[in-house]
Amino acid sequence: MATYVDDAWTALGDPSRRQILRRLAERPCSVTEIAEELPISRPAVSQHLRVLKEARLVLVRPQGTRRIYEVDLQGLATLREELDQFWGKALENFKRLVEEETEQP
Amino acid sequence: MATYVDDAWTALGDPSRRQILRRLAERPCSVTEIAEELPISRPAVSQHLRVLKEARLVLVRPQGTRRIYEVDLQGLATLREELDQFWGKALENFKRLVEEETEQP
DNA sequence: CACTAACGTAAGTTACGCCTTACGGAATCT
DNA sequence: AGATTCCGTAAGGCGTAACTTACGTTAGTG
Repeated sequence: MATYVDDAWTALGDPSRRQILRRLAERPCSVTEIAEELPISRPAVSQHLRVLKEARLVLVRPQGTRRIYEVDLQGLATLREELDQFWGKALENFKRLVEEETEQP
Repeated sequence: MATYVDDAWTALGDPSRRQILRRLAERPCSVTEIAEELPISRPAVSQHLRVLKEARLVLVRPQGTRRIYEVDLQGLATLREELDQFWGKALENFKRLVEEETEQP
């Protein structure tokens, strides 16, 4: 089962996209603003934002001729929940394994 | 500042590595065991495990001629904390922004 | 109505990541 | 000691993701 959360993990695999998302977490801003603070061109940022948008990690809010991007809190929450669940399961299985070993050495 | 957590995000960017990690979360197992359940060769799995190990997401435990891999709970916890902090900051900044807008429309 | 600013997309190049096959080392068994 | 199993690494091929430049579109501005 491939959910859109999977796309989020793939999207966050790129350092530039992580940087962009960290930037947007501070405050929403336009494409040009982001590109000015990164060592890549503006179209490159635009492409990254498209990937992040498809992964439900950012939202767009047109404002005049500019497009203000911001973090998609809902998508981010879903990602966090998935990691939490995974963490819980890993810890649970680890404890179970330890118990089995102490019973049968 | 590039921490080893950054490597974890990069490592989890690959679908095969996410699959391997999910597999190891169920229970620790050897390289061959993992490869048998994946559509890739054993050396490929070995390379993925190396990346996961460098990212502090898995641990190795030599056992005879076999090498048992398991989830690195400590590294995974660190990753979870980072995501939690990021989530908290994003939510905080969002709230702050809403307040500023309600004050000055 | 030009003119500009901001942006998305197309086309093309390039670098890198993933995978394979081949080889060699280490531990176990007979 | 020889054979076998399990594994890591090297070398190379190959697809694709990330970037650039170029162009077209849309919304403000004088």
